[in-house]
Amino acid sequence: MASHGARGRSGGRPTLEEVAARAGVGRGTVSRVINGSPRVSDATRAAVEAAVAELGYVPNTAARALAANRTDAIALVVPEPETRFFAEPYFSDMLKGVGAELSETEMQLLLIFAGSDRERRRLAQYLAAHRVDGVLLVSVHADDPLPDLLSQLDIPAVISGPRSAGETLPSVDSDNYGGARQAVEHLLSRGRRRVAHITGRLDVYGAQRRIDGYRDALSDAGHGVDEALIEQGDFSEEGGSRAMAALLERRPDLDAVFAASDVTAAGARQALREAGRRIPDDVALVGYDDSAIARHLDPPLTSVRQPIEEMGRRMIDLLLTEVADRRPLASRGLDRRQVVLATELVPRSSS
Amino acid sequence: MASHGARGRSGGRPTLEEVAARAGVGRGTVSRVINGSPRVSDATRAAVEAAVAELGYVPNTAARALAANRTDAIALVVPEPETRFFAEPYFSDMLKGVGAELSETEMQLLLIFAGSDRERRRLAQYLAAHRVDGVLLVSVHADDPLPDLLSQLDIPAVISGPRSAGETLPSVDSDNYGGARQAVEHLLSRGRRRVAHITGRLDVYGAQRRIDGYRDALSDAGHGVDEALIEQGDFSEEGGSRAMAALLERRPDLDAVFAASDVTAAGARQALREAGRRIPDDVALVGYDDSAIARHLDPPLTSVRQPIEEMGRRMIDLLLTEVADRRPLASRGLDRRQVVLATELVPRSSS
DNA sequence: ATCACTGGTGGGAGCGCTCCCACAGTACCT
DNA sequence: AGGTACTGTGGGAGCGCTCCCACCAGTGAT
Repeated sequence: MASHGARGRSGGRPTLEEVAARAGVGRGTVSRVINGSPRVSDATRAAVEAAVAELGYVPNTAARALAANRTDAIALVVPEPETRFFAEPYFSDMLKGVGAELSETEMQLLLIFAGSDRERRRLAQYLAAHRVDGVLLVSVHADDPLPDLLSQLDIPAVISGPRSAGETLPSVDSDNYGGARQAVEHLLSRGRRRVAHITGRLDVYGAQRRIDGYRDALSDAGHGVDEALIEQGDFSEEGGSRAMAALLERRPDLDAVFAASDVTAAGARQALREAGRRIPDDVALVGYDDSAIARHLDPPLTSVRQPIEEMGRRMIDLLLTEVADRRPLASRGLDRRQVVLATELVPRSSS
Repeated sequence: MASHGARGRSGGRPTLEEVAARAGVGRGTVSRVINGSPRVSDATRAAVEAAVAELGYVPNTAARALAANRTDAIALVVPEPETRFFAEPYFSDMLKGVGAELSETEMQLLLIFAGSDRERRRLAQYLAAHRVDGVLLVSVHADDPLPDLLSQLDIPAVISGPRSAGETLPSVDSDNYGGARQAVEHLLSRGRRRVAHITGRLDVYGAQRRIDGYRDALSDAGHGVDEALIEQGDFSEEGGSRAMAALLERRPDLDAVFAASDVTAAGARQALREAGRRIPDDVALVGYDDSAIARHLDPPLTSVRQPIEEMGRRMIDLLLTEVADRRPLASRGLDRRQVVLATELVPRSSS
């Protein structure tokens, strides 16, 4: 191609100015073509595009960022150690959705881990420098200072899972309430009557909603809610087995358990085994997340699937809208800033 | 702190100019302090640092990138689909080393997947825009056009694993030759005499080196090399079991197998089982990589560990040297541009 | 005393864009 | 004919830095 010869002539990479000269137009016009402005005649556009191709012109991102005060990059912030990121399919699925949606755009995705204090300080510095146009926040705990920092810096952010019913940040979540209902209704439909619940960490809003769903599913089916059948867990395996042991002690006649996560269910399974209960014969078990662990458990675990990839997609949609809204002369975007996606029960042999 | 008030006064974020005014010095001096130049008196430095702290000044990366023609970012390019990235511990270990080493610097790490054609085209565009100062290339095949593209664009790059003995790019590799020797010598020391080898993909240089190590270990121990004990694999599980089947057919009396990867070994194990051979009683098995699969295989697999995290570290070292070398008035860095790290045999019950 | 230097400093020029104002041209009204 | 309202276009100004040259003291050699 001509690109190399032409590029060589001027020394470095071709600039807007050079493209303009070659196309016989002004700098502003080239800029308009590059940025897809409609206010350019077809003939001019064609001439500019030809010049761009001939010179192998690629816009200088730094110059653009400086002049336009934007970076065309967004960050996916994972406030966890990398280990968890690689261990849990949640993150890779999310990343897949995010990447897919983002590849439609010119935006660049940055993956940032902020598990340690040190990494968090680095991140704060990074955000203060406004090196990204927006932030995707996954797996945020109720007391995390990150969201506040972001709004202080006026950086658009979208959160996966609201921190409370009054969440101010845009968020994308799955229907924790509905998912819990599905799980419990499923167990009831299989003839189970004493359905226990091992909760997640109570400072996670989604865990609260799952409890609500559990309660309402029982009430609406005409069963009372036995508080002694609810035991607190923390999403971990140990928490699950500890909670299960407590439940068995209190209500040895329980015949089903809805655990707030698959990992919790794995812990519960362990405790049930040790107590000599068979799954599902004596006790039916349902988890949440439909992660790899659900499929590989023995017996395979019935679980509530969240559409994580889709959640990633929607988060990007929301974030891009937020980002666009802060740009000059943007029309206000959609007002549905809290998205909730449906869950799906995946029945397996544990129930 | 005073930072917010001060920042609010001028409207946006403070600039170099404002810091200079506040400290009662010139713009150049502030720049020197920010960039750690030694040619600043202690008193001035202190004054500037105070002003920076008071105003909460954070340099504008875009302006810096534009003026200095650098980005302070490097990319880790993974020419594989994301799925493999998450599935293989190789990548997460590498990422850990890279991240650790990079956190000592101001450099930003970008993770870029280039598994599909589409992603590759996007990457090419990205590199053409010189959006990174350097590139880390992992898992590159012999015929990959990426290295050439990079040298064409004059972007520093470091490769993990040379493509041939005459590799021109700086590279960091583990001692494939030595690792293979360790494996074979281990098997010989356990009294095995008919040691087979299932190779990796022959277009991967490291696989070639492992074959060399296998041959030399046998020769040096005074055993001949029986070509019929070498069978080509491709690093995959299917390849492993196919190769194993072929070997068993040809040399039913073999008593040990050195496989070019753990995954290959898993395939070989399957074929051995199906042929009714016990591991390690009838046939000893050694893999390569010491990945998670090695620990979880039944029986646990003896394997050759590569110091992957360390490799990540060293790749960053090399790359940063390369990057620094292209900057004005840099002293030429080290000339050891091909690093080879030692491997370690991890004995388990499969041998 | 004059003449190099040398460590320390100020500030102009310029990096390559975007934004926006000015203006030419055409079209359609009064 | 003059106004008004567009569409399309050129180019100045300016984004916030780095680079580098000019300059100013002090210091020691001549």
